[in-house]
Amino acid sequence: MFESTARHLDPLPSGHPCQGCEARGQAICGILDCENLAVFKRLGSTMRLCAGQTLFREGDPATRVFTLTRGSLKLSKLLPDGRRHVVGFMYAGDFLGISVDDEHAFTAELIEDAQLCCFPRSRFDAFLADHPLMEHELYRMAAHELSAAQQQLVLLGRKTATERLASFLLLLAERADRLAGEKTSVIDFAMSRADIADYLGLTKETVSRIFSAFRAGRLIRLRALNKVEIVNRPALQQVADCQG
Amino acid sequence: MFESTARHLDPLPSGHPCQGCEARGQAICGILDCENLAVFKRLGSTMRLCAGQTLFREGDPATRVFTLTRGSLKLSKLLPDGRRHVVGFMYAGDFLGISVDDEHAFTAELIEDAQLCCFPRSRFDAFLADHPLMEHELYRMAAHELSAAQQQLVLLGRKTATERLASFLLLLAERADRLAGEKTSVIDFAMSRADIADYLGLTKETVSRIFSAFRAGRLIRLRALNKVEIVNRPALQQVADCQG
DNA sequence: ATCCAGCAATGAGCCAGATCATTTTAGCTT
DNA sequence: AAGCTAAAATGATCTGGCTCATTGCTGGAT
Repeated sequence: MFESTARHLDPLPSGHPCQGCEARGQAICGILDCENLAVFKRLGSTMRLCAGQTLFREGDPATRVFTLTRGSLKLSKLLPDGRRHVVGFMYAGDFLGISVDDEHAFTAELIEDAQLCCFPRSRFDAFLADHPLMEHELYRMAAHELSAAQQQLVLLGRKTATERLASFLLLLAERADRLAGEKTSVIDFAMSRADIADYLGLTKETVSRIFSAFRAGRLIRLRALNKVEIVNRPALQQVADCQG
Repeated sequence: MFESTARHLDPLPSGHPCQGCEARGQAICGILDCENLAVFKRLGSTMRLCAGQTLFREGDPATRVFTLTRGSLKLSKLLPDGRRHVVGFMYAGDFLGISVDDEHAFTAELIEDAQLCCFPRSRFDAFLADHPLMEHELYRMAAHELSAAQQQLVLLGRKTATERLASFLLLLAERADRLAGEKTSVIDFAMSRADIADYLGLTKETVSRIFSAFRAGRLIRLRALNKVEIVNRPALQQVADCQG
């Protein structure tokens, strides 16, 4: 039922710069053996940021790439008249820097306190050139994101508001499943209703109303504002898949 | 003003299997020298298909990858209740097979008579493993497509019908520019109003109405049903960029 | 030239989701 | 525990784009 995310991780000797990193299993650097990993890690530095801070803005020169090792952030694009669209969320283990452009195509803002590994782009690219395995992994990741983006195109192009929110909740649930290694029913998230709306092409009012409708229909329960228990997952799945 | 698409192309000796291919300048195989190109080309075969034919369907095992060398096709996804979304169009030089999945995520249907180079996936992957330069090129392409998809997310999530169609026409115009090597004003396309609608998250009626509105506003002229002359490009650009 | 079939254009009415306004709640701080 | 603030929920109304129906084209076959 679940894709195995467990892959072979070279055990790290004590004193290794990546010791204690919980994101390695998910991140691109996870494919490196401990020696190469140490070399890689030393190309860059670690940084911590707080919820609400901006990592970079749309249009900024893209001089660095990042691996998020803790926390989460949102990627958004702004239209000249103020309309905003969230193109994605990132979580621990995600890589930020799949691009051939020298300007950032979106703004990255923290939605939780976070920790990142940060690499000068030039050094990162040079490392890639010497490590085809890593470039391959990056390609896999890009292909995966492209496929996810295409599903999101269908969601935005053809699904109703209700279907969109159901799809979104299930996406979060699947992520939680993957992390837990088993079916879960409680999902915790850091983004606001407005962020969700901007991700789903809706307004925050509509998102609120549909949360309420799902609650009324006993599909979910709100444990807290940002903590949803999925009560009837099959039904939610039916809605998301446009079969309800 | 224009990105140079001209890149160094190793000249081909007569008798080379890729002699006469007009797509090489755009395609991933364009980075190969003539010797490697010949090896590569012999991994696969050439096929011709007619407008309307289906290359593969969503869910089919993805056993082959393709380079489109002539013509154009559309990629679409179908919801269980019949709603359809076109996730993209492909033209000569485009590569079809950026994926790590073993099933096709969408249906590919020809919208013009076309010619393709077609490679068994296993052989293609093996070739990639031996040619990091080609894998790098594929990564670049994936990154580029991802960025295009993200722009499309904004279009579908936040733009009005009018802005969507303006953006679409300009996308076609930019493509025509790139091919011609200069600013052009007449664009030819093979897709129907319904295909455009399914690409932009609209109905064909709305697409028709907006074509008419653009005509009435002297932004475009219809040379034929599928041949548009862009009369006032700056104005169209303003609409597309949400400044009008 | 004329017929025909399928696409495109247009028209009338409707509705899902937006907008604008208000109330409620959760999570703080003191 | 009371008070405060920002977020969320709810309500009332409006509207852009959809739906359904009709008419108009156009390009290929006879």
